[in-house]
Amino acid sequence: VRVVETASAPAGAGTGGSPAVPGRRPRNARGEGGRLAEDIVAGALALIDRTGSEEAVTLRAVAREIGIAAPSIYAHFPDRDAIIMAAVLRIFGELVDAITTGADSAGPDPVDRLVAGCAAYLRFGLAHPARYGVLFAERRMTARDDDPAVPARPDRPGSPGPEVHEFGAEAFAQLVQAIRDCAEAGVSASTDPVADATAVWVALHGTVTLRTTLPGYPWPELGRFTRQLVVPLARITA
Amino acid sequence: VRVVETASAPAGAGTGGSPAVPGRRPRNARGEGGRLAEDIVAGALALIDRTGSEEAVTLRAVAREIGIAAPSIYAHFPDRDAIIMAAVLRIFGELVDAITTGADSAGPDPVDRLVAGCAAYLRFGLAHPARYGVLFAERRMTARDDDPAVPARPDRPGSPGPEVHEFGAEAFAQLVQAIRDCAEAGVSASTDPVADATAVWVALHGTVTLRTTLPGYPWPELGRFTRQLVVPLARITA
DNA sequence: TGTACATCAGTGAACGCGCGTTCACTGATGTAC
DNA sequence: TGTACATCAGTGAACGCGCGTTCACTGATGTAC
Repeated sequence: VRVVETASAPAGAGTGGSPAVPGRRPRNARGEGGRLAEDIVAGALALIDRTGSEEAVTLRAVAREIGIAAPSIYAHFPDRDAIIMAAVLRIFGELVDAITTGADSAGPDPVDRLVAGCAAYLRFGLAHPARYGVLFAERRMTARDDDPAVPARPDRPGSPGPEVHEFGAEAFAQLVQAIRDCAEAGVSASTDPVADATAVWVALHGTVTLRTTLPGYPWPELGRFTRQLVVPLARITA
Repeated sequence: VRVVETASAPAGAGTGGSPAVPGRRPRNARGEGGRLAEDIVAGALALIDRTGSEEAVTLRAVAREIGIAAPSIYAHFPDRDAIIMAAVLRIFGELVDAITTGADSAGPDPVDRLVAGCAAYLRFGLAHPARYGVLFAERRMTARDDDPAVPARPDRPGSPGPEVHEFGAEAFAQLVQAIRDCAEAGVSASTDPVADATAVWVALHGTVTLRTTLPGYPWPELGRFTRQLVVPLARITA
């Protein structure tokens, strides 16, 4: 199969507005140029989902995906990393929502809420392994700056932006609070909810990443496994 | 800094044998051509360590690294993936050795041995984050084969080779046995060492990957954290 | 009501790069006769 | 003891590719006068 440079069948082609050339996205009306920014992020997410890694999110691939010319991206994002960051923020929002929804779907019992939130975390990670992987992909490693084998990053340091930390902190704070609620209700022996939340978090993160990497391993049923991790690590006593 | 195609200062240049052209590796004696294969893997590992990801392991980068011409690699490895696989096997061997050495450095007490083995696992992962990351990097995701955005893999399926599974199984079996030893000594309430070993493993894996990804987080001291994870998950009672 | 103009939302061609891979080759070293 | 030859251990140039990025541009749409 030969892959041609121009998009052959972008998502959403044909819906709304009879594009002059098939496969080309109709241009936005004046003043609505910002919509393309959303489409670019959506295209990046689609590529991440389909290919399983953020490597595939190249400017040209995104442009093909949504039916525009590659240089059109520069009007909305300064470079590839900015697209990835926008995608990461969107995914973090989805994860936080999933956890909140999961916890709220449980009753008032604090242990149920804690376990439900953790189960929601795992379900999100396992349902969207590629998106989850991008969240915690090392943005660029701790390498010596003078190493010619490491392409220089002109402005951005190795760490994710502050917004990402905010989102991560929000999700983590939910977990800490859930453990604290258990302790205050007398059903957890935790005396250091932050430390115990850290332990729970690494276990959840390890579960998502290992299950994704080794799908052939005979993993136990998710609900049971969630309890197996969370109950002891959160020092649940009841 | 301009990067020129020819190697400028490969590791090991100048040691042993006055190469005609500086930066060029002296050729192996007849019958010892296999030594280049080892050098290629060593070069790949050096690139992984320096750059933090296996992405940097391109045929040309490896060739530059060890001072040979890129096509020379084909005499020893059919393609890039074969080099990565050889590196993965080597790293797995190092990890298994580290765990064994760690456990053996503890006394005869089964809990001490279990914790020491787990601590050795964490120490290895944190001391060599890039190598550890390559071990568990998704070799290529579960993506639809007909997706043009996913480059086709002609022969190899998405999963790692059988040798990798063997090594992983060996390391995992060590962990299962350590928990079983604790149970038989009456210091663990585990009735399903495999399930509990799985729980411990995901926690260890999550610790290595999260600590690597988020080095700025105030992680607790390693020894204490190891016990915090392993003792409850392995159902240690004593 | 015209019309010149500014702005918006992009396009298409081209550049230089590193990449995997191929091809024909080179030069040293061992071996058969 | 020679010498022709096979083999080994590579090299150097070239290909086509996708990539990020630049440049000058196009054509529709709103706005000032």
